[in-house]
Amino acid sequence: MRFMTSLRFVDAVAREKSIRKAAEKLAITSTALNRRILQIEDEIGQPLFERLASGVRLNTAGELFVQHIRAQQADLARVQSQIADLSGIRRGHVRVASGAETLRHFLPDVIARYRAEHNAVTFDISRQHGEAAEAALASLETDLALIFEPIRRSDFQTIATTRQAVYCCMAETHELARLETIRLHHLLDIQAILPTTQSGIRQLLNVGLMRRNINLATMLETDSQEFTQNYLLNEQVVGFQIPIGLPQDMADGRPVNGLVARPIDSQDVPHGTLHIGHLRGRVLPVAAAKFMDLMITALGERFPKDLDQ
Amino acid sequence: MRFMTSLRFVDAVAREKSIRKAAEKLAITSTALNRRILQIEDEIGQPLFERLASGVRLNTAGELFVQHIRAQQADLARVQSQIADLSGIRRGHVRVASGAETLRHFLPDVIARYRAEHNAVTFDISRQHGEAAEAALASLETDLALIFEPIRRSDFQTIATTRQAVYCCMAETHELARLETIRLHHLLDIQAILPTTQSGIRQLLNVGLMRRNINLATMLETDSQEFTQNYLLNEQVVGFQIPIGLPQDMADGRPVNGLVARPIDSQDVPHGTLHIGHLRGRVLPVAAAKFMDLMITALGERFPKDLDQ
DNA sequence: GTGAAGCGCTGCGTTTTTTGCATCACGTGA
DNA sequence: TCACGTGATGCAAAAAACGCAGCGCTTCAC
Repeated sequence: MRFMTSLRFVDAVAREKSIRKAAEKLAITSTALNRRILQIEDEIGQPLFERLASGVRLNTAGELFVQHIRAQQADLARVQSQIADLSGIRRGHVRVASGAETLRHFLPDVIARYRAEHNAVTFDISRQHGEAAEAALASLETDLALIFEPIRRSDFQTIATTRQAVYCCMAETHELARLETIRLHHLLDIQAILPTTQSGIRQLLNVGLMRRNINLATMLETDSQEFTQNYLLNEQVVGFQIPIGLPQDMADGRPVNGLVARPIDSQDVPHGTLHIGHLRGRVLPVAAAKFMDLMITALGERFPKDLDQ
Repeated sequence: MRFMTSLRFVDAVAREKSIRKAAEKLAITSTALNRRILQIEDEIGQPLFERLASGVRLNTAGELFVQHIRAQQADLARVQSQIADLSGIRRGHVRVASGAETLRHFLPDVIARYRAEHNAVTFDISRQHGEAAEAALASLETDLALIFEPIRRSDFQTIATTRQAVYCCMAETHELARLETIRLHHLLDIQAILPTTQSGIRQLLNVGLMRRNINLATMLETDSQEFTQNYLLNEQVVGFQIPIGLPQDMADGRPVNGLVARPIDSQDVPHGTLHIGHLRGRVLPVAAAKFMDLMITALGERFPKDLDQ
């Protein structure tokens, strides 16, 4: 897109905070890039960047302008997607930001299913906890977000939600595995792996733990689901997860690969809400909109009772 | 704005429906313009125009793309306005579409008041009846609209309204001038000048006339307020107007330049609503937003009881 | 205190892109 | 049928963008 070059360049310089560094990334010389920036500043009528000894930084005008550029790029992507769609090509690119919960089973399944029909569509999946995901939506770095508790910004538009209980995961040989439902007092003196504090699961757990004044024997804190799952096989500790992050069988109470999951009583730890949504007021590219539809369908199949649209 | 040139060119061709005509307006040769169009179509990956023997016409993809271009231009204007605003220059351009009612006194007064503070702000005032004004908002050809009855499109966002009774205007020597309030039956066999059918005033009048089955002796139909006002001095006929289209004194019942205005009883002709608003979801340029604020303030001063925000 | 390194900026010759002229092929309407 | 107006194209000139070398400046390490 030739008519976007200058704007892309400004965006790149804003990101790199340096003309020379941005020039390198863009595969041109710093002098050419410098002159493009100067020219645009001239056309705007005032500087967009502050010049520091260490590089450049956006000033207020620049912030406004770069925001415009990003919005423009996002809208162009939408238009291209729509144009491709009406010629039947079904090309496109979808960017999703999500917490770790959905990355293991849900998103891979849904994307595979989507690409089975539209294999010219490509994806960016960025793992980000709720607050960062919302910021990524706002700066148009992503199209869709899946956020498990809580929603902080009013410019997040929820399209569908599903309620999720918090589950304990453990080896099937663990002493708690024989229980159908876990109460928090069962966890007294039990070794546990906790998600990090940004995680929605952790925040729900905190609600219960604070209320009942229970201290877990937290042996480890991690934001890695893979680590947790694998570690549970090695030691008699419990981890925490929500159903969407578990294989269907495991969520149904059956053991999978030596692990089992048991729900925590909702009197102790409240259910949380998984939100699927996008930036309020944004018109999504066709591919992203259709992918969101499919996600909601898949959620409805998996959690028929708990889906709200 | 060099980086907008190609897009402006596409927009121009779309408007002119001819490359050669557009080239003339843009003061370049048709061959240069033609090649820019071809290049953009190449970058998009498919044609935006149908080639006819008589010129070109947007195809579906082109419609989408031109819509994007216009949105982009409008957003750029907004950003420029904001940037100018934060440097204290207060430059800007405001485009208003309005029915004829406000063009005589209200808009001139408000604009004069606005430019007293921000004399670097320029204006485009286009006189358009409601439906056309709403279309102009939607195609981003205008920023603000003042519409007197009715609002047809859901993408019109009303910011403030004021209720307006319909008044009869006439020479102070007219037989009806001695009445304080006009009833429709007074108008039987009275010679009248009516606004055209697109006008909100006309539509309100029709409601009353239909209900009471009264036929006016319509001597003339016009969309020109100036004509009506001037003609009333020459012959014993009545015209119709709403208070915002009258000088304050006249709306208060006092004669001005030999003319008087008398309200029609609201039992006969319902009050109408004057809407001030913009396209839903649009972020207005600073200048336009501030001008709208001032319009609403002015409305509040003039009609303190009837303003809704 | 001093020198090296990194930054944005600028003069100048070169390369790339854009433009304008002349012209073609094609459809339309008198 | 033929003149007219349309968009497209080959080619040379004009214009814009680019890369190189180097300037002035600040920062940071020694």
